[in-house]
Amino acid sequence: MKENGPKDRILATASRLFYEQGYTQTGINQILEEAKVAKASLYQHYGSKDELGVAYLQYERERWFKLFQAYLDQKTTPLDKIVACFEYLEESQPQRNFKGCRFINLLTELSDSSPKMREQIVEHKSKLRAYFAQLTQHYKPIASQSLADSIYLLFEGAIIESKIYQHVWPIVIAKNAAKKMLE
Amino acid sequence: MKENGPKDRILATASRLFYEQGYTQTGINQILEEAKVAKASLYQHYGSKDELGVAYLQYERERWFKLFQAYLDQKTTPLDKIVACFEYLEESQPQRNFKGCRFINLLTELSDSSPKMREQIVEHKSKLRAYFAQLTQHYKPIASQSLADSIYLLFEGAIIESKIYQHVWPIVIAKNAAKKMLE
DNA sequence: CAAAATGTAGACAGATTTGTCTATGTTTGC
DNA sequence: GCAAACATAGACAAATCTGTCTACATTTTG
Repeated sequence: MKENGPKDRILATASRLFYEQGYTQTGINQILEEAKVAKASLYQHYGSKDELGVAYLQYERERWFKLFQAYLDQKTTPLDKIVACFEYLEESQPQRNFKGCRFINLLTELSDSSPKMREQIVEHKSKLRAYFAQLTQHYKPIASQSLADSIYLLFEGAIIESKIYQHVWPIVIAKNAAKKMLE
Repeated sequence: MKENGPKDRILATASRLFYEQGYTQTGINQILEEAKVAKASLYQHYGSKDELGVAYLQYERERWFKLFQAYLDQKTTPLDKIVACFEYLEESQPQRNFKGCRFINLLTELSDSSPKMREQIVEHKSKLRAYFAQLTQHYKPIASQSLADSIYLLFEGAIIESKIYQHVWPIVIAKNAAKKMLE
């Protein structure tokens, strides 16, 4: 993200704070201070905190898949790509202090409010699930949907549990379990 | 929980609301109104909202394992017991409107604050992990720790994903994946 | 019975929060 | 070069929130 105008500075700052501190724990005023932007500018570009949340999710969805695919593109074989999904977590989660998945974090924080944000999150995860199906299909064309979903579940479980234990072991376990499933 | 004195009514009401609405989204005053208890009573028995949160977690930890083990006790063979873990989710999650795991929900809400509550949650999950190790060991004495952990990860992933999709399919997928791992 | 403990009801302080509004300054495009 | 659009700074409203405190009622206990 190029930090040009106030609009981008707001999104970049909100994105960082929403992940580090949580959405509800982050106040509008803190975003304004750290982004060095006036309050009117925020409500000019994004109408409310909720809409800023939606913009945040849209931005991060795109960013997430870009980074993820870029990492996978380093690998050539389909099997290596699937394994690399977990290696991506092994690298990224410690860097992020095991804060887990921003999308799941937000979903949990919201409980029932904000259907727009919920929609973004469910769409994102649906897309990830489909991506695992595609990767698995590419490795083994006759593979079942349930095999891909099992790996997807291990992937998601690994993120959550590495957050709980503040450690990579769940990711390593999940990686090896996925490998075995694909044998 | 017997709903006798104010102390118990507070905990019972808080427990329900913390799960349904979330911890931060539930105000002290709402608990007092619904429990029909005066504010002074709450601060008499529990010193603060944070300590009420800790009491809530302690109470629910015990309750969770009791219900879980009672369900598993219906099964006789070790394999049936492991499969029943997932069947328990198939029954409980739809009943709870797919609100997911209260412990993980709270962990995510808290972000970094309240180390006491975090401790309760991590202890609870560690105990669950150990329980899966025990079940797996009982089924196959030479089984590795990583097999048990893999099933644990599927279990945890299933809870989260059934919350995202508001559906049981992740639980069914996880159950079948676990079965296959144990073959 | 009387005293101590416990519970009720709710006002209040103090700190937050989101969102609006006024007033002023700075770019930018025609 | 001037007007329109954009940005700043921050006061303010209105609605939270947790926690304290006063005043009174009820229950328990010696």
